[in-house]
Amino acid sequence: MPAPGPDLKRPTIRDVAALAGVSVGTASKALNGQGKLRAETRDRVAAAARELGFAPNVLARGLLAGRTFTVGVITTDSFGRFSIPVMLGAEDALGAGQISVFMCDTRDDPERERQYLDMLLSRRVDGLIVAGRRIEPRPSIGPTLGVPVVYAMTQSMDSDEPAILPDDAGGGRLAAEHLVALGRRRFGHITGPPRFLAARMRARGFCDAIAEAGLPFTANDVLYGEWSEAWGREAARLVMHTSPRVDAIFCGSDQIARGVSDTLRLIGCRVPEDIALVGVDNWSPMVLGADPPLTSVDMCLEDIGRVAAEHLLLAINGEPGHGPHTVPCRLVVRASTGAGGP
Amino acid sequence: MPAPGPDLKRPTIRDVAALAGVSVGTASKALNGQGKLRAETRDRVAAAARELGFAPNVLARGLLAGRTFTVGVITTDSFGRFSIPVMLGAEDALGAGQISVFMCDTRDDPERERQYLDMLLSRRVDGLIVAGRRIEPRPSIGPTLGVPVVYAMTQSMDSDEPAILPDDAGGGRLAAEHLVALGRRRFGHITGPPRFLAARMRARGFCDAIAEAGLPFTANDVLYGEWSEAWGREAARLVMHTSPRVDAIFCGSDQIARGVSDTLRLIGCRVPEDIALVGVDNWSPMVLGADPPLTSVDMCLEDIGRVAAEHLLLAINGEPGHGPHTVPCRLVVRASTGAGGP
DNA sequence: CCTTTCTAGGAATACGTTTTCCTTCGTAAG
DNA sequence: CTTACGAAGGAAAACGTATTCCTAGAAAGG
Repeated sequence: MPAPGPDLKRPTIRDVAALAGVSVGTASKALNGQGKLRAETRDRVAAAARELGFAPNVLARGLLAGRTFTVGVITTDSFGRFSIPVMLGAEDALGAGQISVFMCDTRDDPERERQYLDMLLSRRVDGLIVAGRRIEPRPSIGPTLGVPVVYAMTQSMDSDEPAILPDDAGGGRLAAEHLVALGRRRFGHITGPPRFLAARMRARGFCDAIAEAGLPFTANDVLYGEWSEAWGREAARLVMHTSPRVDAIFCGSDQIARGVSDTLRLIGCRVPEDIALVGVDNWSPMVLGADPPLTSVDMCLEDIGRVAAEHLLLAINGEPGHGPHTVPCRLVVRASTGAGGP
Repeated sequence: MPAPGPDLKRPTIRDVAALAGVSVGTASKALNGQGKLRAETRDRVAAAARELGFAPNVLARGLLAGRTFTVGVITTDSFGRFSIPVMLGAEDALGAGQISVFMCDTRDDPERERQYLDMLLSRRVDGLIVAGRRIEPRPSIGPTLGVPVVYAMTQSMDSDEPAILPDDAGGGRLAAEHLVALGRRRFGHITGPPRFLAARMRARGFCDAIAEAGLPFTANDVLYGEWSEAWGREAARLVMHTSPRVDAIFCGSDQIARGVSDTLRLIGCRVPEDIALVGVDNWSPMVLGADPPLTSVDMCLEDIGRVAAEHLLLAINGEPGHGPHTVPCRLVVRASTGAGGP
């Protein structure tokens, strides 16, 4: 067996205490501002710690405190487009509280999920965030784990567990209100498969807002398909064929919008002059790469992560949350709904 | 199924030992397959552990072993398109060795980097992976940290530290050889800014391979610009204007290729019949969303992460690596260079 | 001068494991 | 019947820190 490297032993509080000429207990108190010590002693210990480059061993501290100041984030999304911003937001909110994050990617495999869960529990994480790429309820990760759990971008079938979700209906509403305000009157909505709750919610919000404005567009007019550019291209032809006078299209994703935009240009339809286009996701490479750049509904995934982390911190401190909680979306306006129009 | 139930305290090995009627030392040996014990005793302890849902406290174990079985991954890429696959690969290779990963995103801020570094060191990680989004040498994260470090998708200015890098020149070569084999003879290369080492390396590999095939294309013919679709659109017009007989274009990224593809279609140029198109990154939403789907050079970022992790494991076991090490690319052929041609 | 009251700091304990050393017991060899 | 030996398992130390309790000495009060 190979020897364990150039063993640069990190200094312990024992070394600090020895250098400062005090006991370990005293050194600990000095470094943590506890107990009754002379200022001179405190300074001496601090100087010794600095000289040795001492950093307390978080394991030892955690062992004693019964807390590890770590949380686990379990995602089914392969660190994909949805869970990444969520994680970023969560890490942000947790890092500020000196909490570190174990990130685990289950790749949608329940066996891997169980394995990671065991691992996190034996590492004694203080809490757990379960992130997903779909908002549909999923089987609970474990009803009585002994640590608080918050779901983000997904929810537990056991509806009592706290979950932070995007406001998909609100996003659809936002798009509709924007288009109505621009003076558009004849709408289309091209979106993903109807089995996706998010697709149905966005459609509902969109329809409701248009109905409230007294304009015509019903749930029957929604075109459900795939979350792909190809579907966007195909559906655009469909729309232009069946309702040639349409002047605004709301797409369920930026990718679909991208496909729609492509087809519109090919058939000589101008964006935004003839048709205003709104996507969902505000996914930079898509919205900025498109020509013209796309107006898009931003789900504020980072906020979802941040809010989830805040709820988790509360739960860790003994104030558990309950049930689902939505985070509002935000509309980012770009040239695809810019000046100009009928 | 381990169900700790309502008793909030997780069971310790002490509880297991008591239930099995043995001492803690014996329980430990039984669970770890150490020492000399009767098979009956081993079974009894195992049964007790199962009944209580016991999972050993990794902190306590680590404290004793002087290892934490954790590593830190520090990225400057905001968990972006480049570092994600790298992390995924690293997590994969490390998870198999029962090692968990602390992921940290510095957002390119040296101050945050220092902070995360301190955090990781006080958590006593066994090693460190530093990931980036550019392969250019960066300042060393710390020459004498006391823990092994491996750079992935970036390298240290102190050239002795181990770094795992993509073979950008090889990627360019791969594209050239593919196009030459298809019978193409007049080439274009549209890529990102020349200050990017990756852009220069890919261009060099591309030029070299074409020269070796006895065909005309020199470093002077390379069009440097931005990593954007807009640049792709612009450059395509440029190429078609200055060298209208070109029959193959290699793009430095899928986004650029996407822009090129758009323009070619608009000016009535068919892909791949008139012009074969190759991108770099093999980034799904881009290559699959394009029409036709793009042939692309895959940098195998997951492999880079995996190899980095393997090197790190070796270093942790006392066999440190040295200097840079490249991982080969892979060409994924799709319709944009498919059947058909001049 | 003797007792009480602070004060500064030391000693010990606990956290949950693993590992090393030691004890006990049964059995076989002399 | 002793002695030696192997098997099975117990007791204790160790990891690094925070905390609780305790003590030595000094200051203060009588």
